[in-house]
Amino acid sequence: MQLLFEDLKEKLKKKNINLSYQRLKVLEYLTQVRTHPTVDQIFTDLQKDISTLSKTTVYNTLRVLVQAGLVRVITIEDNETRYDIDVRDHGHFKCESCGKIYDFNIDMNSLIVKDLNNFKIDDKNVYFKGICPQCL
Amino acid sequence: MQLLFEDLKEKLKKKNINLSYQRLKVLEYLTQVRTHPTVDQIFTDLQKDISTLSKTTVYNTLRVLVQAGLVRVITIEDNETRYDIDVRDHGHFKCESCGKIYDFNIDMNSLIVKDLNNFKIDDKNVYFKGICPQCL
DNA sequence: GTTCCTGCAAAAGCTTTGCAGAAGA
DNA sequence: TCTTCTGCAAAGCTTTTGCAGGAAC
Repeated sequence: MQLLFEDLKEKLKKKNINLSYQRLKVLEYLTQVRTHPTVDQIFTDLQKDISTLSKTTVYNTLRVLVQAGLVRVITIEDNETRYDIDVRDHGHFKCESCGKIYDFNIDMNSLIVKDLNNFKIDDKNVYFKGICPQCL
Repeated sequence: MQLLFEDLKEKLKKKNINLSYQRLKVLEYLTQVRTHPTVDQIFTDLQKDISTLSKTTVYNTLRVLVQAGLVRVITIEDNETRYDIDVRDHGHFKCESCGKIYDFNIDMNSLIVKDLNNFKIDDKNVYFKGICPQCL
């Protein structure tokens, strides 16, 4: 399964979310730039194309996309909120040297523990930190 | 293994960290109140005992304790940084209804995936969200 | 006396809110 | 026309910084 821009547009339509120019641009950006960008990175890059873009709109759009389940929030660091278009189960590793965030595969089902037997689990996040091979 | 206040004091001494009154109070608070409090909760509660306490000191103290490895930061939510005196490997579950954060046991070793073969992993966090049994 | 710690005030940074105008159905 | 979206400005919060006074050794 690939994350295609066209598929995501379809999902928005099904959820009765207007496909405004700004929203589509944010969505397109997230499908192309897979570096788990911050609001500021998204805003700065998109402003090159859309000179009238405001950061408020980026915030609004991301909130809509997150609520629609098309984007997930990454809070690996307490001073930077990042966004990921890939909502499938996977882990995130942040290199504390270069700051880059890597994705890694993980079997979330193997994580289920008896402590949470009667809990309704909606969201699973696995965050690792350390040094990446390039920085070692 | 228990997390005893006296043991933690010893650890601070070994790391040449001054055991000031404020620092000991923050440390003691974290060992007693195991609800993963925010800076504001720590400050508000401790201010009842120490009327001259400033939030800056709470921030300073937490930074010292985190750097010393006695406290871990929990960034399960992007708008609230929480602190946990238990630095052993375990997962955190946040109930999105009542806001309470639960600890759960997890075998971090079973998480190792081949994608991170050449990575130096220093920190592992597992965050789940959903609804707790009491709210269901 | 020297170093480190505390705490007030101010600054900085991120995110949300209010609102008026624009765009779209 | 009516609703929704955008974007500016302001407000709200959390966290950091500068600095002076105080405590500890």
